[in-house]
Amino acid sequence: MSQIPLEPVLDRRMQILEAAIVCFAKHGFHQASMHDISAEAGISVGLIYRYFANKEAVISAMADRHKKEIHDVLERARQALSLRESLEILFTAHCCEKAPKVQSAFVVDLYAEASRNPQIADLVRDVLQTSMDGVTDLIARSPEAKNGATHGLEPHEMAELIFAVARGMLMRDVLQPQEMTAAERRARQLEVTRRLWSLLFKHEHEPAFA
Amino acid sequence: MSQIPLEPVLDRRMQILEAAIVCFAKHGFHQASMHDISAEAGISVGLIYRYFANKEAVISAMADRHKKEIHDVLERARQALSLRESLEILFTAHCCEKAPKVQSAFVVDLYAEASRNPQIADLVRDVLQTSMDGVTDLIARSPEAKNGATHGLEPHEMAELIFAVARGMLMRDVLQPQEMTAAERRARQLEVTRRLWSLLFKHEHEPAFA
DNA sequence: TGACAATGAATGAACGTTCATTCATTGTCC
DNA sequence: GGACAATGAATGAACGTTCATTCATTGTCA
Repeated sequence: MSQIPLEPVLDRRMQILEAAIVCFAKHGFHQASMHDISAEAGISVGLIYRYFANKEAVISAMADRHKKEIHDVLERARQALSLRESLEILFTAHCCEKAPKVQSAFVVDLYAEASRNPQIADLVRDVLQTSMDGVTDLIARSPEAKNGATHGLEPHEMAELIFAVARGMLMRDVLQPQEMTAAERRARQLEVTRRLWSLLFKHEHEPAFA
Repeated sequence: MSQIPLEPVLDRRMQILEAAIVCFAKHGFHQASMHDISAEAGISVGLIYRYFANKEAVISAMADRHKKEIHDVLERARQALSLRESLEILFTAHCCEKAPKVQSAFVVDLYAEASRNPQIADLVRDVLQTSMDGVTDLIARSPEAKNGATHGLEPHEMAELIFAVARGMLMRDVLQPQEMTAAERRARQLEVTRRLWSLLFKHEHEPAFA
C-alpha cells in the first residue's frame, strides 16, 4: 500500500526541512527549538541528529534549498515567452498556496541571519548575483531593450532596480496579516510588477494601457 | 567641573538603548543576551532592569526610537528644496558615520520580528504608512507632478514603488562586507536613487542628464 | 539474530530575571 | 563643621527555565 521510497534518507531530510521552514517562519531561526521542529515533523528530537549534525546544519541545508529553489524560479523565468512574463514569475514565486507568508518570512530571516553570519551572507550574495546576472541577460536579449525603450539604463542597472523592488515587496509582505491568502498576495505583487514594468520598458511615446 | 545631567534617568535609558542597538545588530534580537547589552553599556545586568521591565521592553523601546527617527528623517525630507533632494535624504538616512550597517541590520531584524510579533508589526506598519503618506504628499505638491512627468502613475503609487526600492536597498546593504564605509554605502544608495528618480520623474521628452 | 531506524529521558550550558548587598551621595541635627 | 542617618543607584551571584545535544534503550525488518 505505502510506496517504498528509493531514497529514504533523502525523504527524511526533506521531511525535516519541510517542518523546519514552518517553524523558522513561525518563530525565527534561533527561537525555533529542535523540539518544535521534531514535533512539527512528527518525529523525535534525536532522529533529527541522525540526519543533521546540529541546528546550524539544518539552517545551512535550508539556505541551500532556498538557493536551488531560486535557481528553479530563474529557469522558469527564462522559459517564459516575454520579458514581462519572466518578471511576473520572479515577483510572485514566493506566493505559494500552502502556508502563505512562510516563504517571505523565511527570506527576511535569511537576510537578517546573513547580516551576522558570513557563511549565510556568502550564499545569499551568490544567489542574488546569479539571479541578477540571469535577469540582466534576459533584459539584454529582450525586444524591449532592442527597441530602445530603456530610458538610457543599462540592462544590469535595470536588473538591480528590479531586484531592489522585489526584495522590498517581500519585506512588505511580512507586514500583511496572517489571514491574507496567497492569491491576494499575488495580486498585490503583480500590481506593483506591472507598474514597474511600464516604467522600465514602456516605449516613451506610447500610452501605458496594459 | 562635571556637568550635572538634568535627566539622569533618560541618560541611562539612552545609554542602554545605544548598547542594545549595537548588540541587536551584531547578534540579533534573541541571540543578544542581557549580559551582552550590559557589557556593551559598561554596567551591570541588574541595572537594566531598573530602567526596563524586561527584554521585550528593551526591544519595544528600540522600535519606538526607530519610529521617532523615521519621523525626523521625514521632517528633514519635507524641508528639502526639491523632490529629488527629499528622496536622497530618505534613501541615505541609514548611512550614518559611526557603525555603518548597524542601522540596516537593525531594520531587517525589525521586519523579521514583525513577521511573528503582531505588536512590532503594527508599529512598523504605522511607521511605513506615515512615511508613505508623507512622500505621497510631497510628490503631489512637486513641480514634477504638476508638469505631468508622472507616466500616468498616481502619487501614492509612486510612493509605494519608492519605498519598495528603499527597503530593497536596505536589505542589500546587510549583504555588504562589514568593512564598507558609510560613504561607500551612501554612494551606492544615491546611484540607485538617481536612477529611480530619472525613471519616475524625468520628463518623457527630455534626455536624462542629471 | 544482526543491523539499522527511532525514541525520549538525561545532561549541562546558557539565558532572562531576581534580590540581598554595597557604597557614594545627600540630608539632618547638634 | 562634624557625626550620623537615609537614600537609591549599582552590583553580580543565584535561581528557575529553556534549549541543543547525547545516548542507552526499544522497535523493525530481512
